[in-house]
Amino acid sequence: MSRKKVKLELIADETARRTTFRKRKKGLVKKVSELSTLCGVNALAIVYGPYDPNPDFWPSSPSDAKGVITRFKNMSEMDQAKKMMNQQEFLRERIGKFKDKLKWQLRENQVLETTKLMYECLTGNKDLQDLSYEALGDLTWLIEKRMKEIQNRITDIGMPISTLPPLAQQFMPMPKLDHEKKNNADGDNDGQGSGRDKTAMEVLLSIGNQPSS
Amino acid sequence: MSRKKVKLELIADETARRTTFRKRKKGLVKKVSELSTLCGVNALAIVYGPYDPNPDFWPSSPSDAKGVITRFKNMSEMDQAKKMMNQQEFLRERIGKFKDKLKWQLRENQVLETTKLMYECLTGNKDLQDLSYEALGDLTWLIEKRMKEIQNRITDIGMPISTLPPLAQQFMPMPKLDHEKKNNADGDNDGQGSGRDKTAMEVLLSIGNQPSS
DNA sequence: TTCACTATTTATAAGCG
DNA sequence: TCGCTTATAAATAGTGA
Repeated sequence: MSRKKVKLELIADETARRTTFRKRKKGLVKKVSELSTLCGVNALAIVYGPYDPNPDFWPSSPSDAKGVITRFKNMSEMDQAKKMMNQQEFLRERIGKFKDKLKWQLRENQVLETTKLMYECLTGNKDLQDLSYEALGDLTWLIEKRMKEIQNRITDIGMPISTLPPLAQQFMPMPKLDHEKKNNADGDNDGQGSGRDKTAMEVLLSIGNQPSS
Repeated sequence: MSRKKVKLELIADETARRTTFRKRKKGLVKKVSELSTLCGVNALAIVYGPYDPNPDFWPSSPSDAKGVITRFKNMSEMDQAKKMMNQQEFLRERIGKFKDKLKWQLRENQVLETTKLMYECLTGNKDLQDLSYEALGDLTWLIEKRMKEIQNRITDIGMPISTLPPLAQQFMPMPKLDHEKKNNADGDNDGQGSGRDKTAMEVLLSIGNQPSS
């Protein structure tokens, strides 16, 4: 994008690729922060990778984080709005098709996942050095608990959130879901997985905006 | 950023804010796609919000998605590498502080969350129209299952992944975790949550790059 | 609201140290 | 590998249809 127009394809030269990655990563984070500020949206950006040993974060300042966290804690109040939209979608679905419903549910799910991500990253990243030792301990515990939950989901056992300590529960205001259940079918198999390169998720950006006025 | 330099603050005018959001959202998704292509990174971008009824996605084409998915399916092979790094981190932690450990665990957790997000969004969004009716049914079932899992995590009951149908399990290659457990303290309470504006996560970007050559 | 159209501001590919 | 600098490509604020 400067002396040359750059073709949209994998950059062959390893070094150049790394450099580009570093530069663009930075640019992306900046964009996220701007979008968040300008449009008053909840935003979170985490960018880490094997390329760059040190992750880039946003918000990168406690003051930036404050607004995001504050808004975030009020998320539960948003449930009604979500429900309403949910029902609207359900009506539309009557006219439409499966597709619409799936999309909506995915979106709902993504909202939840993002909720978790945000809380995890914000609590874990930013104010870490500002927390008291007790809080830090709780955080550690919380995080490990969450890890175990995931592990358990894998190995078969559920981990009740109610077992979390007070602070942890406060940090985990997981919005409730409530849409109707529907049916389904059974197992088809597409088997599309050979082995080429080992891959890791290295960059993660998460942005959320608020309904605004 | 054109006729005027734009101050980095919340855009007062609601309409202008929406417009800016829409434009910048688009730009952000484009940046993500470019980063993915140029640097050969796994990338996922989901941008949705109350502003814009319809989410923006990337990859937006099955061909784009293919590479990402393929790479993604090999993630389990990455576990060893992750473990190694994990241990490295653990060594550093001996010298360092709690902080480092928490960061690492958060990162691990983020990788997992991203895994799920990716699979959910990719499967749910792109090839939706290309799936057979059976597969579509499975997808529906899978998604609802996942929703229930989350619900259950909230209400106290765990949802075993092993109960998922074949296709679902294949789509859920949740990498295993394994880091040491640690201790900690109990409940402090910071109580910082009043109610101002109702907020929702509306945009979500997720990018992952591969170790590369 | 949503495009389309610039005038400008930004982001960056290449070079250089 | 980084950090800068510079020329050029891209993104986008303001505006009008």
